[in-house]
Amino acid sequence: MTVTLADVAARAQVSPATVSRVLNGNYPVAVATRERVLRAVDDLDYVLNGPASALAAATSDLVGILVNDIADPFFGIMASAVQSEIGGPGGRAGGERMAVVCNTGGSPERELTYLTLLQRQRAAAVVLTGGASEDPEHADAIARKLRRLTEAGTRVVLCGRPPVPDTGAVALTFDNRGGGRRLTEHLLRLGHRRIGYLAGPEGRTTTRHRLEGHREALAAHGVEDDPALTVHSPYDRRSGYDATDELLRRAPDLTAVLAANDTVALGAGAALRDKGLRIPADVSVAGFDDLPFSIDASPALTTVRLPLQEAGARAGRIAMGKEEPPPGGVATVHGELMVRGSTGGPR
Amino acid sequence: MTVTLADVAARAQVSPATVSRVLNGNYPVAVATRERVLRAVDDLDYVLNGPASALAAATSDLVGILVNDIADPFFGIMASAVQSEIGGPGGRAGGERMAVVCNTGGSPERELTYLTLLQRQRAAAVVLTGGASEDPEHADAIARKLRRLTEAGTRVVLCGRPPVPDTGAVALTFDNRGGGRRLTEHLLRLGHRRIGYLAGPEGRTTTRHRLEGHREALAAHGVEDDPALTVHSPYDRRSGYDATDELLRRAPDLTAVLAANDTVALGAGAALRDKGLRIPADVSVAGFDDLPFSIDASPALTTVRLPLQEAGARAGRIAMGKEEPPPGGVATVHGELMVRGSTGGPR
DNA sequence: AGGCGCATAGCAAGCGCTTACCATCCGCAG
DNA sequence: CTGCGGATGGTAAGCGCTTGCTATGCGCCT
Repeated sequence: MTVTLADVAARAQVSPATVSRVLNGNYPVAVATRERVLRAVDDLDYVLNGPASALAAATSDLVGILVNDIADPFFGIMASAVQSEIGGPGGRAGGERMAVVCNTGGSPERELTYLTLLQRQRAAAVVLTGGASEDPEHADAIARKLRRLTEAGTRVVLCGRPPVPDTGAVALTFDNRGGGRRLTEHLLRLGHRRIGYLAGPEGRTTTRHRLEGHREALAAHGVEDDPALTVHSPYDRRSGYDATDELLRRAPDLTAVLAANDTVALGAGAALRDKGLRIPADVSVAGFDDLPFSIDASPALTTVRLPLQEAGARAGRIAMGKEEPPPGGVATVHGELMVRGSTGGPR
Repeated sequence: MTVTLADVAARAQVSPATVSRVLNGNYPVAVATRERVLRAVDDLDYVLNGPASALAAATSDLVGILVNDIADPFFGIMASAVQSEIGGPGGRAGGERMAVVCNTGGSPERELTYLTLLQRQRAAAVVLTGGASEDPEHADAIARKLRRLTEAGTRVVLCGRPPVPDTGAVALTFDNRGGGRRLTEHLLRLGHRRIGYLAGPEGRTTTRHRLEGHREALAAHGVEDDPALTVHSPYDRRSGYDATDELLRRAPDLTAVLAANDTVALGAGAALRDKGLRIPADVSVAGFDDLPFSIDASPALTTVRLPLQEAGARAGRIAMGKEEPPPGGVATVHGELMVRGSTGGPR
């Protein structure tokens, strides 16, 4: 039924060992023999049996990339960058490394399950992107799992997520707090005092850090932090729209809306416009991440640019062992404030 | 070093066979025994060896999803939908199905390599999303590969891509031609006669079909199809921007710009604005796909909405054998014209 | 001419798991 | 009290490939 190494060997009149060797190219094989084997492979349409090979060799060339939401360009951009460094098919000729992205949907259970699956496959490396859940139980489970992975020789890199101590995982953390602070400072400097904040889902590191940055800035400027001005909602456009309605209901006097992410900011902008409010004349709006579409919003979105591409690429290189991990296994990636048309002085 | 089935068996005082059976749960095992085994698994932190298991069982639960550009929400949305139907971790309790997305970058070679990799892993199913290359040689190679996959029992589903006859692959095709036609008709009805067309990269089915629809509409209305009005460029914002500059240089008298995709349309909009042209007062702009951000553009983008989510979900269900393939193995998915603020009558 | 060493190729022992088939053990019918 | 069938558990034969070690053949040195 299916063609095996032995079949190829028979047709090429050599031993299975020889076929294996020409296929892996890590052992001298005479040119004539090699060609005979290659021809046989071709004639028979032979395809290596991955599991058998991985079992015998006790290694695999799988690299897993975990993302919270694959439909969100924030993750797509990082995943793409990681993957471009993995090489993947097309990288080096023989480098049959396979980078696979796994969509956790932000669920810690799924994250854990995917890690186990990757562990089962004896993955060569795993890159976890984006913020993490803060549920202590899950955080613990994840930490344990990461430790086991690194112990088994799997390289683990966190990209855009806080370090997890004592796991051997390398972390490229985003300076979410600093970005949040700078964004709020920008609005404060423009004269805003009543700033609505769309904070993202609760219980996630990204949400908390950006919010903390926001509050730091408020405190530093002696502005009261009215709890009514903060609304939590998922990281998508629709939720941003709804949350903005809520915000407007609670505090009709706000002069600015800060969103924890560009997608949410877009939803906020739509909600404001639908209420007849002009941006930034009536209300300023700002986001976070600087996704590609943000510059095309109306008006262009003020936001914090995160070098997703660069960070992802670096994570990929570290995962491949092509680059030294940062000293201490932790590096912080900073964002840059991009002031554009969506923010201005309060009315 | 690593814990194996045998270790667990020893600790639970049963045979390896029994352990395997409780793990796979497809054979009666006394409750007491099962619990003893599970405890041992837990105590030892045992993780099944995927390759070994796949080899012995001669099956795998891998499902591959091929996308052209993972950073593009067009693909992200489909991939996410496919994956939600696969179940993935978290689907059913025991359903350790792993959906992996593979980023081909639009390169036929990579596409082929990923298919081979998936074939190596004896994937349970493969979903190919988005348009395909039209290079006859590659098309042939892909067709051959798909045939071999289906012959080996791998379910193959094409989502948003034309059918490939005689391969056993099920196709959910997008009506790109019809969408292109309706979009152009919309502009023609508004009175436009000089319509620039940003066509996407050459040699791809999506590009060609949308362009053909555009030309059909022009022909049907007796409007001359000036070659200078069509520019090819990659499917990204930057390219859309540049191509629009080129278009404006070639035909300063155009009154509308039609883009083969929303992302490109956004770039076009930016280019027009930077030239001081107002949308739609001076130039109308339209896109294709209706990605989530399109409604937030300035002004909101007229476009053709493709039910990416629904199509992806259906593809996933078919791939899982949860839904009957359409009769003949081919179904056409239609788009819906969404008229919004970015199009209006010519100046 | 004899021997040595290198370049190749083959042998065979697993890698860790699944599963067909067989062995037990027990309860209960006869 | 014997025998039989169902419920469990064990035995062992692979699954297809990799790789350490061994065997072979040949050119060339002394």
